[in-house]
Amino acid sequence: MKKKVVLKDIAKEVGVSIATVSYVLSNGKDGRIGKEVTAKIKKVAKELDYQPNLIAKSLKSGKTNTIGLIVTDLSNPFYAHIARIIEDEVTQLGYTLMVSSSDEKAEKSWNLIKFLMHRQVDGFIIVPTAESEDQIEHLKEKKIPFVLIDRYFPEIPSHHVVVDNYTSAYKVVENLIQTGNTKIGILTQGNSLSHMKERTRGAIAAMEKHHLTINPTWLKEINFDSVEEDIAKGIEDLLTGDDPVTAIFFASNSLAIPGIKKVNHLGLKVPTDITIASFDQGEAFDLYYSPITYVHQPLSDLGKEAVHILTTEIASPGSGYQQVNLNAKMVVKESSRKDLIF
Amino acid sequence: MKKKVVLKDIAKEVGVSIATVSYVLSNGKDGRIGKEVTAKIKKVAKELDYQPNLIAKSLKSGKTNTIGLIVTDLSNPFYAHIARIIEDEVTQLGYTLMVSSSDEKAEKSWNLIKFLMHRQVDGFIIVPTAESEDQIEHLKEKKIPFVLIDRYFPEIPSHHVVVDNYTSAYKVVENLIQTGNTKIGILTQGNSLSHMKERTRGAIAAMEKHHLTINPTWLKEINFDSVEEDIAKGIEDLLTGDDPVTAIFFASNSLAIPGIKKVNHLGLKVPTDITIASFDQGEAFDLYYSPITYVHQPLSDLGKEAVHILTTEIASPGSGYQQVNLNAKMVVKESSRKDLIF
DNA sequence: TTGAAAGCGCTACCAT
DNA sequence: ATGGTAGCGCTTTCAA
Repeated sequence: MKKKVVLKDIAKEVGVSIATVSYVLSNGKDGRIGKEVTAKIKKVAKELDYQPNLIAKSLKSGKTNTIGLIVTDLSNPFYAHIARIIEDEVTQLGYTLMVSSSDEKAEKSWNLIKFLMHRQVDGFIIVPTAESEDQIEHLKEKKIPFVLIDRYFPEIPSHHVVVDNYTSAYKVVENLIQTGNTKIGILTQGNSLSHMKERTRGAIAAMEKHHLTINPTWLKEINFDSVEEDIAKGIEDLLTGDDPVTAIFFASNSLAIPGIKKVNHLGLKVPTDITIASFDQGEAFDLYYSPITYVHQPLSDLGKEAVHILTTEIASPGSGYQQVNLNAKMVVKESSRKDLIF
Repeated sequence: MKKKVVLKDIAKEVGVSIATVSYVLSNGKDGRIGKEVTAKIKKVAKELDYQPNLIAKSLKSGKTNTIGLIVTDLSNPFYAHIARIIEDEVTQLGYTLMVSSSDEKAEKSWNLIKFLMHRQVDGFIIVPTAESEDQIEHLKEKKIPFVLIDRYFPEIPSHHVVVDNYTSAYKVVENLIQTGNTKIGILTQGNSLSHMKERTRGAIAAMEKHHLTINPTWLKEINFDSVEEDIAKGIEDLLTGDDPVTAIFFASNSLAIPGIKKVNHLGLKVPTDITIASFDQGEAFDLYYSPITYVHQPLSDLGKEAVHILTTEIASPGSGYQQVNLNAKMVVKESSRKDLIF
């Protein structure tokens, strides 16, 4: 196993000092070092196939050019998509991405944050979990640059990039109402988090605006740890209770997919038997026999904004918090068009 | 901005040497250092909220405890899922994952590999792109541990973990035949790669085995850069040509999703008008009105095996190549059951 | 134009 | 039981 080629090897080979080699190889602009020496160093570096050790450079500079991304679950297409966009952005800026999943668990999230801090990442992009306020505060104390996405903590000033959950939910539910529904079930998850609070608030506001009486049993909070069961039970409840609903609003894609599956199993036809709408996009939505009406989040803008804010913060820390609220687009398809039935 | 706490700070505070502090804090087993000193060092470390600098440790040890994962596209649910599994595995082993997407481009892949090598990753897990043989050879030359997944290069001995593409494709197509199809279209992509070669070979073998004449126009290779268009055109061709097919086998999920969309657009009913089967799982498959028959790849085993092989190689290099062939499971649903129609 | 040397934070060998 | 010191690979200041 031949050893790795380092600056010293080149220096020895060329017959100059390590400092000179370093200067030539890293400092783009030639000129300080003689033409011949410069050429020779570059030639030998290539011959020896010199590969710079970025770890050493990082130790010296205190910057690793890596950024940590913490999502709740990389296998969720929604977050995978965001991760991909962020990956492209940071790669273009010369950074490397370290990706991890917190599974909506504060403890996991905390471990990941500590671990990545020890690895000296230059900054974080985080989808915060419930009960992780202290972690965010900790990052602030330590002056580690970070940007929250998807959700944030209103009481903790920080950079964040989210979509206008309230308005989007409002619009979707209003759409449901306008197509003839007066009883609407709402499935949510992780209600202590800002995004869900807003979606719920928006949905309810739409119903109130249209003078609908809201039966509290129409609101179903799904537990992260028992999604399938909770959803199955929740939907059965909604449809067979004393006051059955005619429509269901899924507050996220991870609710909608198993939810629709359940609707299928019950043998219900969409939108005839039940009207459906969801937050988030998903490849399954379009393929469904009755394409699903959904809120399309601008993931590309979200990812790019987050990276932009983060890298700006890294470059010049402490110049005020950027708090971005992106508009989402409602895509109305057949699943919510009860009005189409004749 | 208060400086980061380093060993020296603790040493000064406690009144001992840096070496002692290092020893106490990193070497789990106490005993060599006095009880009191040990206790005091630990106490001060906690008070000062000491965070070890893993970069420095890496420089010293030559190990970074990071592994690089290169997939073709992290936003593809299939690869996202694999990434998630690998993430969990390596995290458990104390490693951090750096994830990147090559977009099936050898050049991108090469840049990523170089970049991650400079970052001194301890090893790679790679979904190799076409024309990237030299990159693999390069890793071998440099003695960087790596494991190929999903595909590999038969002519280059290396660790790899793949599924039995030939047999799986054979079985699915045979299923299509057994349910009454004699003319079957096959959509593939990236045919120079081992996995696609095998799938194509398997599909054709099944047809030959059943004495079907294969019309070469039934084989459509889809270009990575024009998936939508190629698929739309390919499917129209298959269905409206001189010798129209009654079934289509999609050799991957990224072919099936847009393919099924096209079938929908054409207003064709599955499985009445056209019978369908696909490689790879996808959440859309189950939700489809006529659930799709597919080859379920054991992603969990695949990811775990890859990590296991890689970490073993890192720990003790050069002890023979592990080449794993996993069995995939055929899941027969309604989309391929032409026999169900009456 | 070039190089010596210090130092980034940590570990580990060898003394004491 | 403790600590001095060298060194991982690189950059950068200051001198020559």
